[in-house]
Amino acid sequence: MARSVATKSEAPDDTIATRISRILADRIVSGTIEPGARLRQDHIAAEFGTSHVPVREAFRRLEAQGLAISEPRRGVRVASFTLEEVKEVAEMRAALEGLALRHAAPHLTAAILEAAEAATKAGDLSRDVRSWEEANRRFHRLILTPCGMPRLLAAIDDLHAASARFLFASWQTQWETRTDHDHRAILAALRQGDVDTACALLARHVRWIGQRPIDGPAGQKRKAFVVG
Amino acid sequence: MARSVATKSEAPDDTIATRISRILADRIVSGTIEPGARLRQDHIAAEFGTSHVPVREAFRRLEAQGLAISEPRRGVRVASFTLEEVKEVAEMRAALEGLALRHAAPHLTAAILEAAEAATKAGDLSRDVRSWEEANRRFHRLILTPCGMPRLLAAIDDLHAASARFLFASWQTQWETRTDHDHRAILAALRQGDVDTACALLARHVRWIGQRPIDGPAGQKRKAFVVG
DNA sequence: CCCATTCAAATTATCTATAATTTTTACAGC
DNA sequence: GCTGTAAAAATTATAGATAATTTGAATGGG
Repeated sequence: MARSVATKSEAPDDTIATRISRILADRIVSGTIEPGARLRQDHIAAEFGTSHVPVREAFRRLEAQGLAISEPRRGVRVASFTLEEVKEVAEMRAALEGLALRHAAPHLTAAILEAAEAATKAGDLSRDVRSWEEANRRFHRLILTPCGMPRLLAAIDDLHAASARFLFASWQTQWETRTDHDHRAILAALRQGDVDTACALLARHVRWIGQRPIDGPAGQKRKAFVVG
Repeated sequence: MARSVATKSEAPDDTIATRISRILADRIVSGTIEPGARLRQDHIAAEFGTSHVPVREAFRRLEAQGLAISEPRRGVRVASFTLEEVKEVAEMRAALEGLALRHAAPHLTAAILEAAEAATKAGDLSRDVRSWEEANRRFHRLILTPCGMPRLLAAIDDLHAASARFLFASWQTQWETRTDHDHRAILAALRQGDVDTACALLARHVRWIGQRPIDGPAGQKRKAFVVG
């Protein structure tokens, strides 16, 4: 009743700690802060014009997300990732997104599939990695959210963030087309009500991450990752 | 080199915040603190003889584990769980433990399976819920740890904690025998190298949680949960 | 008698300050 | 010239203090 009619713009859970956590997460995912870099509470606190107490709380969040690693009295560092870990995240995503899709399928509407199709198109049109990643994430979120399992969706979101790190770290244009193709195949299966095929496609699509260090045309085996 | 030979007892990551987090998690899981109960930072700080700063950091951890819920300026409460959430956790466990077992299977040794068998036996012999839960967890951990996927194992651990809440909340002796039977079947499959069957058994075993509100003999449909 | 409003107590979120630990730097010895 | 030790600087972790919000209670009106 006494709640103000128009909530100020978009600050749902407003606390300095969460705000810092989100911004730092974005920087880590986008690669603005390098893996292994130290996160010094005082410096970050100074940058945000706060004390280090909320910064430390933000660190705990990042730690739980797997984006930072805290050693007891030695400080917090940006989590570094090996190919092993990329694969691990991919496997987890495959398992959980498959589960989510299976539960979401009965609740998928034509409108949702349409929106997912639109997200795929947006991915095609995007020229920079960032907007492509956004569109890709939108696609996955659209078809999975209807499962109505908040904990599962939160876990998937964290894994997406981990995946996005690799995406930003090494971008290859070909992924775009590959992902695009996979997305359309998934949508086609869903439209036909073939949930099993859709789940299998989604799982393979996601698992594709990091599975193939790209063998360039001239044997240039660049360390490259793929993110669906 | 300069590392002391015998690390003082067992304090690997020693910080007040993590210690408080662990203790609070234990209380929440065991049901010592009721779902929905408010966690007041000052009171907890006083109890542990600390300031509330580390307490707040512990809260962030609990939040990430899904054991507590924090509303911005209104405090932290113990997360309450509905049957829906029980099922959700069960499904997630089924998916992730299946994945873990698939990757662990190639590295399973006779010794490990022996130890798992022993854990099952220990479960049989335990008279109180607490020690039974401990044995059960040991079983799962033994056969899954060899997968060597730390992030996956951490996720599973958190889900185990969530499951354990329901276990402690409503204990039925019959679960014991059911779980016991499932565990042995899984071990038998693993011994025969039949990974697919083992994974399927494990998934069904885990998914069993919360799936059947027990129809008591006299139609006494007690709200009851099952935890494997 | 019930409901809304106002004031007080409690509680949260943050800041400033202090103690303890670690990393860095400088220096002496080999 | 390199290695190991010791003091200095930086940084982390916690405590104590303050401002702001929320919860609860008491009071007055319908």
